[in-house]
Amino acid sequence: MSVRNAEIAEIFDRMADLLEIQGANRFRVRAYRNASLTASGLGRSLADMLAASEDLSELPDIGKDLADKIREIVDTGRLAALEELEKDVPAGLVELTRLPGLGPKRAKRLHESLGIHDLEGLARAARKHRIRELPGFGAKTEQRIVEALARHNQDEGRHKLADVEEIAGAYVACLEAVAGVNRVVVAGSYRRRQETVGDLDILVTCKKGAPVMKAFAEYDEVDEVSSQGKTRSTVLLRSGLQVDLRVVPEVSYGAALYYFTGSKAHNVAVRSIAVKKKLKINEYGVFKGERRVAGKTEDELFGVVGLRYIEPELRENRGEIEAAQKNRLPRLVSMSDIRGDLHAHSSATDGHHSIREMAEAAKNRGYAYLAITDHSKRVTIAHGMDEARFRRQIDAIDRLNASLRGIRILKGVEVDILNDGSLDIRNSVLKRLDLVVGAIHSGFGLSREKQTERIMRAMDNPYFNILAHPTGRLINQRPAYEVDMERVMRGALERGCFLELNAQPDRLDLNDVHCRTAKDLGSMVAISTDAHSTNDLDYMRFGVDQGRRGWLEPGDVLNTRSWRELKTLFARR
DNA sequence: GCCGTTTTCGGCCCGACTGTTTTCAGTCG
Repeated sequence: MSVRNAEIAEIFDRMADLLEIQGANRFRVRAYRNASLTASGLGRSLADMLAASEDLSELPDIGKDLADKIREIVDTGRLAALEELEKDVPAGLVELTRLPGLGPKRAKRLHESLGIHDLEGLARAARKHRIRELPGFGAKTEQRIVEALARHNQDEGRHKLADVEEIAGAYVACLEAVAGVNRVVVAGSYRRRQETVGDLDILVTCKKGAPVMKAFAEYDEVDEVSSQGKTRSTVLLRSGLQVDLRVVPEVSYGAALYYFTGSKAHNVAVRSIAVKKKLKINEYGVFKGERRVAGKTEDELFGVVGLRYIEPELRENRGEIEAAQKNRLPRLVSMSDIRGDLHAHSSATDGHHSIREMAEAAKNRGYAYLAITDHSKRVTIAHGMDEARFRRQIDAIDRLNASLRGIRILKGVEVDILNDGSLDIRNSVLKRLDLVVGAIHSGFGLSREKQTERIMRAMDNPYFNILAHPTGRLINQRPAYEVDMERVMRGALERGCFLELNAQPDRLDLNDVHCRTAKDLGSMVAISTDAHSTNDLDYMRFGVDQGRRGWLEPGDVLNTRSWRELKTLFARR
């Protein structure tokens, strides 16, 4: 049973949490956090790297000590240092620091002065008004803790990007209508197009901040104003989403946009490059002593620290800064590169529109082809089709293609991968299709080994082309099933198969790190919408965004190719 | 705990807001 990177990342994060409460050197705490990010953002399995005798201390932010600790975790599944720390610091204190307004220092003081070691104890102490008596605390702090505790239970966590888009659009429109406002732009993880957004960061440029602040706090959807200052305010919306507003003068636009786009790890790394050049970067600009040397645009800012412009989707401190220094940044795929969609459904199974309607919609989006990949019989709930129905659909699409201009319908299937790895439709029918998309819709609970084998067996079928939504996860709803993704990718590469990046906003499966791994291995990815209606075809941009986060270039994406090229790629030898 | 085109030791990003304070610590992003 090999330890996954995510588990190692979690252990390091936990080390950081506990060390912070203990009052350890903050740079030591940061070292653990950075190492956690390295582990979770790494495309390859640390356990595999160790098995191959690779030197982990060559990885960024991993030195000798942490390399040894990774080895310990991989060998034993535990970390003695963490267990020692857990003896000193009650686990519940970490929960306390998750409450807004409570950090490590206050959690520690609550523990030492009042013996509080979890949320329940905190609630009891607050009810008895014992918190306000502590030095550094007061009645207001106590009240905020009570409110935070009440809210904590209904905390929804991170919000899906597509959901946040609707909220953001309306809020931005409201702020744009305020007199004197120049620009309103959403920064943060939203601009980096992360699959989920924790809170929304809105940046405004204007001369006078007060009217914007007022409009921001009085917006219809605001449930509570958490803080309000001259240049910065925070509110909580009824939807549970926190929104931060920052107002800066126009001359600081680029620096502020850069700063509030993050990520934090990226910003910190670039700032330290600036420090070495005797420059200071803050949200108002880049400064040499008192003199502003850049800041009106992001381009300017990157220029003075000696970097090429880095696209927001790449700003995660996962090698983009080194690439920018060496002028080796990828030319990221964009919507204009996309020439078709390789996974869509029609009303023949669980789609809402006819094949012709879907084809017309694809043509309207400028595509050259659209694959109709309806479900196979196993998926009864979606009216999956048997061999006879597929034969009839193949003939129907041939006739449609003869009458349509400017769009080609590809004959496909989303065939179920059965538990033993066989496919739900006979080869005699698969061979007549333009492409075969295979997917897992059941048997999510198999062991990692069995699930991986199952997919490998499926890909052994000579007609298999693309593995749809390869991990089966649904964001905020269902975790990925256990599978050795690196092995699946290598297996696909050896067999001439491909993996899908499913663009549905609640799937986005492959994730960004998987895409990066696929690219590094030399495996092309299909960005597909899995559309069940004509409107769903517009999900493509979410897939493209995710692919960009995974460093994908047009050459890495299957559906930037013409059908003629794809035909060659799909004909496995 | 990491890291090195100043360095193997001594650095490690920067500012706004709040509440409890009489000048600042804690928290957050």
